[in-house]
Amino acid sequence: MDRRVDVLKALGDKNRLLILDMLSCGEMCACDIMDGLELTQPTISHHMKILVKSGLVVGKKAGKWVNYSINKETIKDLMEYIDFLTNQKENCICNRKAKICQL
Amino acid sequence: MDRRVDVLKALGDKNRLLILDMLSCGEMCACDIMDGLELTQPTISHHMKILVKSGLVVGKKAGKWVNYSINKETIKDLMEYIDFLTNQKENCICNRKAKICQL
DNA sequence: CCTTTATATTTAAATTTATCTATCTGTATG
DNA sequence: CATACAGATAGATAAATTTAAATATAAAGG
Repeated sequence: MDRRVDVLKALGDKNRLLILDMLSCGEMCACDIMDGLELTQPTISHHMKILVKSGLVVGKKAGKWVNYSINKETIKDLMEYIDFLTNQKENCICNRKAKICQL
Repeated sequence: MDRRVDVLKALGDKNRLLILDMLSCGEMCACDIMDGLELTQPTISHHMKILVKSGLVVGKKAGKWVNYSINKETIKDLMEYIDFLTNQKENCICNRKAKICQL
């Protein structure tokens, strides 16, 4: 479950959503992203780290550059999780004696 | 767009995900939620406020109680937004001269 | 090699967030 | 009315987050 919290935390920031929006066009280096947003380079670097760590973005190093792209797998997994979480299910936490998370 | 940031911020907390998990069973009062989580009443109240404000949860007052339930509309909207955001689109931010968000 | 360019790390400040204790409001009931 | 219970609010504090300035690393290119 903590993995999903990290993904959702990563998505809970306007600038990171803008970065994902840019990356939806395709692979892009950090410098391209910097041109599109009014943030300093270290700030971009910080946000990229969070996005990569969450699994939402993949960074491939190519010489001097790092090419970032969206990891669709993580998006798909997140969607399924939200769907699962918010719909009725067999082993719902409220139906269990021990209210310990098993998600 | 800010509305969606609020929703995603609301989802970026383990305890709030647990609350949503509980609410997936159906309508529930804050006291029920308190029984399932190891948090004090004011903390639950705080989380419910964030969930309601984001639109993820609806609170209906019924006498002494408030019955909370998941707002599926918001979930659906969020899913569509994430899908839109992370897939290629016509008016992508990186294709525009003015890199100003229109989401 | 020395310089430039792309990116990362470190440090520090400002802001926000999660949580608690204490207190308050509102509703029902004896 | 007095009491009990559900929930909200206020205030405090500790922890996390966002951001930037300064600095470091690392890869090309001359």
